[in-house]
Amino acid sequence: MIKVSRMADYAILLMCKMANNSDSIYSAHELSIATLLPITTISKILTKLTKAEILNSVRGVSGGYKLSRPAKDISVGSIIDVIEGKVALTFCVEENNNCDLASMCPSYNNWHIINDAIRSALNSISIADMNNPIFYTNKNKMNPILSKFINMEN
Amino acid sequence: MIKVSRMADYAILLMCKMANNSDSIYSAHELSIATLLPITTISKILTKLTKAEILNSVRGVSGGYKLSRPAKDISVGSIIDVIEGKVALTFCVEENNNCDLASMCPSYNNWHIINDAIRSALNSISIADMNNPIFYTNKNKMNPILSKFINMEN
DNA sequence: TAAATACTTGACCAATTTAGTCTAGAATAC
DNA sequence: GTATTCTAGACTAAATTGGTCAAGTATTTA
Repeated sequence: MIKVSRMADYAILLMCKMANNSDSIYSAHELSIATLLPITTISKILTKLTKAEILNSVRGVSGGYKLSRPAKDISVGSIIDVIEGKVALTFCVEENNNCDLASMCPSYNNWHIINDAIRSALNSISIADMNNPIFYTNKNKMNPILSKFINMEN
Repeated sequence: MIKVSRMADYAILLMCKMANNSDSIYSAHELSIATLLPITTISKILTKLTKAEILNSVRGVSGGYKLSRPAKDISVGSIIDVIEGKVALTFCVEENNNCDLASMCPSYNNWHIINDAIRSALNSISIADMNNPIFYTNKNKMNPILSKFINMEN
């Protein structure tokens, strides 16, 4: 099954939560209460996002985390990249892989195309979009890349 | 990591192999030699594809499998669907799921959009395409849905 | 400066998933 | 009727994943 890991799903949920008020600082404890996720799990996720400079952290009393930049400039794809590595649908498109068959495999380049398309879709959606149901209901405001896909469908 | 299972990857490889000569019949044994995959693993995959009517099977001496329709009419997406179920990036887009939070989740519809885009990308590519490196090197012959993505990237 | 708060790090474990094996059975050709 | 080939399901070993636990570091406040 093609899916994002539960950790990445949590990460996006937490980021959406924090995007609600991007000026305030959220402690792991606070987010744990809001989302019902274990605080240790949350900590791991937020530490990773901090290292990737998507979040800023503040230690000590009344510390916590906050977005390092506006929610509209943080893509769903970038969060997934941080939590579970770059999207790689097949072994042959993983970074630093050395598939012996690449040179004679007729599908090699095609897998790269498909993979890039999916990465592109995920990178085209921001946390601000994810927080906003209008993204869906109002086609005029829909992400232009995705709307092409949707139109092709019908 | 977002990826297809090894089984689905094998399935597509096997289908590509069989698409090379879509009139001839391929036994599991024969395909095992060609791909170096264990015959039992291959059998499981091909049995599933047969049940889904993507392949036809013939029992007995000189039996085997063959494509049930032209390779250009069999999409990569349909093979993945058969082997690992419909693409569902998150729990909330799985079929028959009942996420309690759906009605108040701001991301619910957005996950559906993203998911549909990925399904659409996978459905737009046929086994015939995958067998054909020109798909990549000649932009004029590139799948129209995917080429839009690629152009947006640059 | 002591105590409370909160982030950081890494070792560890239990549950699940996955890939693959093994065994037995059913259909077909010769 | 025997060899070949597909069908089916139970079983197992390995890998992955999610989550726990424990010890440490940084900061604020009284």
